[in-house]
Amino acid sequence: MVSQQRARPGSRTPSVKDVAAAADVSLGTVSNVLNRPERVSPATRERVERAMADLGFVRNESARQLRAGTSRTLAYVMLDATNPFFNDVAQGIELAAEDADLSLFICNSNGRAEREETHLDRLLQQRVQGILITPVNADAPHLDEIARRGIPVVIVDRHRESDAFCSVGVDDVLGGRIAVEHLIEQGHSRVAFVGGPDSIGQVRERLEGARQIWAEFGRNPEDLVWLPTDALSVSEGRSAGERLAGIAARRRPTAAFCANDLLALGLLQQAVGAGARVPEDLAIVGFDDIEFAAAAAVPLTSVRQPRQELGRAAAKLLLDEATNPHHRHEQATFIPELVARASTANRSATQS
Amino acid sequence: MVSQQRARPGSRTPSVKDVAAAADVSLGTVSNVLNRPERVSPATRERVERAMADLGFVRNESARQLRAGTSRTLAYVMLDATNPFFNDVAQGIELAAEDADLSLFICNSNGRAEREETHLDRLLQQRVQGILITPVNADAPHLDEIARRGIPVVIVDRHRESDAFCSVGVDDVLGGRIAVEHLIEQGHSRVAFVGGPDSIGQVRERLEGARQIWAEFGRNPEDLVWLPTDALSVSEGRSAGERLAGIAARRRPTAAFCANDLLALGLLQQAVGAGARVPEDLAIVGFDDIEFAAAAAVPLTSVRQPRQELGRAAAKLLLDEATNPHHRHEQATFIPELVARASTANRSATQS
DNA sequence: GGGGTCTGTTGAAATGTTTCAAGACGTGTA
DNA sequence: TACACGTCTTGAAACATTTCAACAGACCCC
Repeated sequence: MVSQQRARPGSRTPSVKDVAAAADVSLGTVSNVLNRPERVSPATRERVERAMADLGFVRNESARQLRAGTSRTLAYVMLDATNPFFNDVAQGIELAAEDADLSLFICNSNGRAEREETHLDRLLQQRVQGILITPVNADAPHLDEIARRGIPVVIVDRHRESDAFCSVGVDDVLGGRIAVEHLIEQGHSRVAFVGGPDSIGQVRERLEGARQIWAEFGRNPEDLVWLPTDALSVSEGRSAGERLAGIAARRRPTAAFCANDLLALGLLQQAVGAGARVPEDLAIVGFDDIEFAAAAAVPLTSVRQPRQELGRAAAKLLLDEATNPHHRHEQATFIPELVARASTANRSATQS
Repeated sequence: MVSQQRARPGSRTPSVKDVAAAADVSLGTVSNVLNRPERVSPATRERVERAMADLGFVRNESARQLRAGTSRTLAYVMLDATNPFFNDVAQGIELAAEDADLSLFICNSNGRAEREETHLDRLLQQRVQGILITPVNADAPHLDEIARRGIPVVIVDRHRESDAFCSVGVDDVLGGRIAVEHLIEQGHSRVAFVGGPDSIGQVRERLEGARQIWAEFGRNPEDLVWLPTDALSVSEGRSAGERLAGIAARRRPTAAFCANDLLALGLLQQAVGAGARVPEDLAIVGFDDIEFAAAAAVPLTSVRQPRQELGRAAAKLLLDEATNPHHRHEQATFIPELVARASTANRSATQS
C-alpha cells in the first residue's frame, strides 16, 4: 500500500555495538570477527555472524577509514569519458583494482582543467590510496602538490619530463613512425597529419615520429602537411576532412594519418559522404585501435595501443608505490603496433 | 636529488586541531569557518583561513561523514562501460550531480551480476546518498533490500513492474514501432529484428513494438524474422550478419532493425565487408543513436534516446527522493525519435 | 599446587570532524 | 550601576570503528 516505505522510524542502521549486544560479546570481538576471524573461536564467530545477518549489519566505511587511517579505494581521473580508448584503460585499472580488493572511483574531467581540480580536491578529502590520472595539461602543478603529500600518483597515457611520478604510455614517436612508414610502403608520396592542439604531448610526438620517418625515406618535408585540429574528436575529424577536400587535387594528400581514431572516423565519414573512395582516393590511418575502428564500414587501419594493458600496468605501479617502501618511479613504455585494415588496403589490390 | 620525496617523516596531515592551534582559536571556531563562515568575525576567519593555507589543511571526509551522518556522493552502477550510450547517460548524471555539489562515484558491473553485487555492497558501506543503476537483471532483489534500508535507488534505462523505485527510460515499444514503421515506409516487406537475449527487457519491448506496427499494417508475422543474439555487442552484430547472409536470397529480409547501435554497427560492417550495398541490398536501423552511429561510413539510421537527458532526469529524481519528504516514486518515460540517415536512405533516391 | 604457555576475549583509548548548549565580551538602555 | 541583548567563541560530547595491552581460563609439566 505505502509505496515509499522507508526503514522503520526508530531504527538506525545497526552498529557493531548493536551486534555485540545481540551476540552477547564485547565490541572488540565483533571487530575481530570482521578483521581477524581466525582469532575468534568458531562458536563465537558463528554467533556473531548470525547476529550480523539478523540485524542487517553493514560496516560503516567512514568510521573504519577514520580509525584505520587507510582507505580501500583508488581513483582514476579520466580525460574524456566519451572516448572509448579511456574506457578500455579504465577497465584495465578496474581489473587490477579488483585483484587487489580495492574499489575504483572513476571521475571524468572532460578535458576541463577546473573540473579536474575539483575532482582532485575531493579525492584528497576522501584520502584515497592513490590517484591515476590522464591530466588535461601535461604540467598540472596540482599533481606535484599531491605527490608531495605522499599520495601515490601515476600518470596514464602521458609521460612527464621529470621522474617525480610513475607513468605509463606508449612510444608515441615510434607509433608515428610505423603509421607513416606503412603509408609510404603503400606508395603514398603526399600525406596529411591530422591532429591538435599541439599542447597535447601525444600529438606532438606522433607528428614528430611521422616527420622522422618521412625524412629518413628522403621525402620532401613539404609533402607531409599538417592539418591542425582543436580537439581529438569525431567532429573535428569531419572538419579536417572538409579542409582536406578543399585542397587542389594535384596538391592534395592521398593519405591521412590521424592523431587518434575519433579524428580518423570523422575524417572517414566526411570523405565517404563526399563521394571519395577509401582507400583508393584517400587512405586513412588512425591511432589507438578502439573497437569502433574495426567496426567502421571501411575498417580502419590503426596504431594499436595495448589499452587494457596500459590500465593494468598503471594500477600495478600505483599499488607498488603505495605498498613497497623501496619503490622507485618508473616510466613504463609500451610498443605500439600497426593493425592494417581496409582503410589502407594495398593500392594495387582490388576491393571487393 | 631524491626523486621520491615523501612528506617529511614526522608530519601527519594536519587536522582541525592543528589549524586551531596555529590560528590560536578553538576547534569549534575552525569548524565554523568551514561550515558556517558567516558566523565568525572577518578577522578571525581570515586568521583561520591563513592557517589552513599555511598548513595545507585538507578536511578529512571520513570524519566529516562519520559525524555528520551524511555523505556527499552519489553512485552510478553502469551496465557496460564500453557502450558509449551508458557513458553519455553517466555524463548527464555527472552534470546534475555537479549542480547539486555532489561527487559521482561511477562503477561498472560489466554485465556481471556478481560484480554488481560487490559494487552495491561497497556503496552501502560507504553510505552513499543514493544509487543510480542500470541493473544486470530486471528483478535484482538486492535493490529492494537497499531501498528498504531507506537509501534512494533510481533505475536507469529500465522500468520495473513495481512502483517501489523511481525509474527513467524511453518508451521502448514506441521505439520499436517507429523504427519498423520507417522501414515499411521505405518499401520493405521483409524485415529482420536483431537482438537478444530476451531476458533483457528492452529487447523484448522493442521487438514487441515492431510486431505491433507490423500487424497494424496487415503484414504477415512470418515476414518479420527474429535473429536472436547472445549480447548487445558489435561482435554479436557481425555474427548475426553472417546468419542473415546465409538465408536464401528470395527469403532474405531487405532490412534489419537492431536492438541497439552496437549490433547495428557490427551488422553493417559484416554486410559491407561481404560486398552488400547499404541501404540498397540491406537497410539498417539501430537504437540509441550513439555518436558513432552518425560517424559510421554509412551513417546509421537510429532511434534516438535522449541519452544525457536520461541521466539528468534520473539524478533529479534521486535528489528529490533524498531530500523531499513528500517524494513519490515516478517512472519517467521519454519519447524516442527516429533519426534517418543514409543506412535507410529512400530506396528510390540515388546515393551520392 | 605453582608456574608457564596458549587461546579467546575484553574494555578503553584513539581517530578527525560537527554540533550545541553555554560562556565571554561589548554595547545600548533604563 | 544593573540589566538585557547580540555577537562571537568555546569545550565537551558524539559519531562507528579499530587496536592493543591486559586479562581470564584451560591445559600441561614438573
